[in-house]
Amino acid sequence: MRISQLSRESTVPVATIKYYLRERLLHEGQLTSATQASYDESHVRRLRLIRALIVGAGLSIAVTRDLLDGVDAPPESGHDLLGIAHHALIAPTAADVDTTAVDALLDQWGWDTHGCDSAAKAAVAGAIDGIRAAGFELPEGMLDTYAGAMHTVASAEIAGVPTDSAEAAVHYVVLGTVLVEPLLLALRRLAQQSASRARFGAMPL
Amino acid sequence: MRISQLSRESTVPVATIKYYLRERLLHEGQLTSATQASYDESHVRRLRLIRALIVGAGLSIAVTRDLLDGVDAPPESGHDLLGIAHHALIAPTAADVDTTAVDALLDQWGWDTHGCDSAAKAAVAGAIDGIRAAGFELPEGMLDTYAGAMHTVASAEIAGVPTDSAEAAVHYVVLGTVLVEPLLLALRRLAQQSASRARFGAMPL
DNA sequence: AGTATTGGAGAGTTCTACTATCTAAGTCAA
DNA sequence: TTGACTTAGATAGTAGAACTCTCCAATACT
Repeated sequence: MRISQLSRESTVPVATIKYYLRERLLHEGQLTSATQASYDESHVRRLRLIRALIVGAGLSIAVTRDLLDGVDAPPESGHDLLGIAHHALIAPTAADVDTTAVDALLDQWGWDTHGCDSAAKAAVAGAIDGIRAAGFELPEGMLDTYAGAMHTVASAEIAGVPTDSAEAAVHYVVLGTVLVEPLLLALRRLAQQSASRARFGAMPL
Repeated sequence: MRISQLSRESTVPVATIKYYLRERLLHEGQLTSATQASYDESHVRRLRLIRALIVGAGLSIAVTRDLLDGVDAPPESGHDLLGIAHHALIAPTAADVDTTAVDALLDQWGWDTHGCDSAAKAAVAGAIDGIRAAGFELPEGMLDTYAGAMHTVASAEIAGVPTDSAEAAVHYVVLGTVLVEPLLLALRRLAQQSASRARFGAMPL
């Protein structure tokens, strides 16, 4: 199919498709002449994925490219699946964040400290710092509640990683990490509303 | 104190403070003359909060203003606390999203369907749609796992709402909702790394 | 008296994610 | 074969967001 039909099938404007081609988010079509290229189903799928990442998950073009590069690249070792997603996603935090407090928390929760890279720990430390800097105090034990809930989530997710093919595993881990984030936050808000009604009664319409 | 010292104490440039004043994120100082105003501790605290919301939680100026307006306003009814945070946070989704599937899920989970506004339901429906549109399939039962974890989180949060003063309650709910989001996501990633190491062994450094 | 700072307003900058225009080279229907 | 339409590829332009800079008259310190 030609670019105009690709645009129709994906509901992405032609100019935007060209932009994604330039930005190397979308692989080029098969050139059939100097001014003609043909695109196929793989381009439609890819465009849907790109839009889900940019519009749905709110990623930038640059982060999206990093992520897609990771999904496309043949995973050499197979065990740094998460690295692909996490390195692209975790904001480049200044490494000067003190993560010893986080290490202590991980110990306390029984998490594998050595299995976690420092950037991820710095992200947690930064999030806690941000909360404190805002003048907000987490209630006693709340951090443990959060950790427990996220442990439950992550365990189920990792348990579900397909092992039949490396491609499937990367696809599952990388996309699952980022695409599910909006869902989790939306579910939390919904659960808050439900719990709030249970405790306080009436709720806004 | 004058604006230059406020800038020093908050590490926010003078020009940016002036910008926040123009955007009504920060309340004005007490004018002592035509070209002099004095700022106090409340301005320092407020600036820290603003930065936490914008830099930490990644909110836009407009959303931050809505949120702060909500925190500042005297809560008239006391029971639509969440509305203040959620209406500002939940992206204005096109109301054409079909939420009947979400209603069914809420029933299944035993959540109070009537205590949840349709925008929040639409956000969940939209998140699920986005995942599906990306060509990603949630493993069997994973949605229930997510719901359960978020129910645990939300219940603990709502249980901790202070009831001594309406101001404290609004502060807790509105800021807790948004400031904790980065923490939850960071914890999930850390938990994924820990669980991944437990299942697959080695991990990236 | 003279240097520095401030409030306030407006203009300018940078970045991101598109969107539009243009040209030469095709394609296709009559 | 003619003429309208489409396309690839390059370049330039746009809109919005979040600052950042410049200016000026009016103080404030020294």
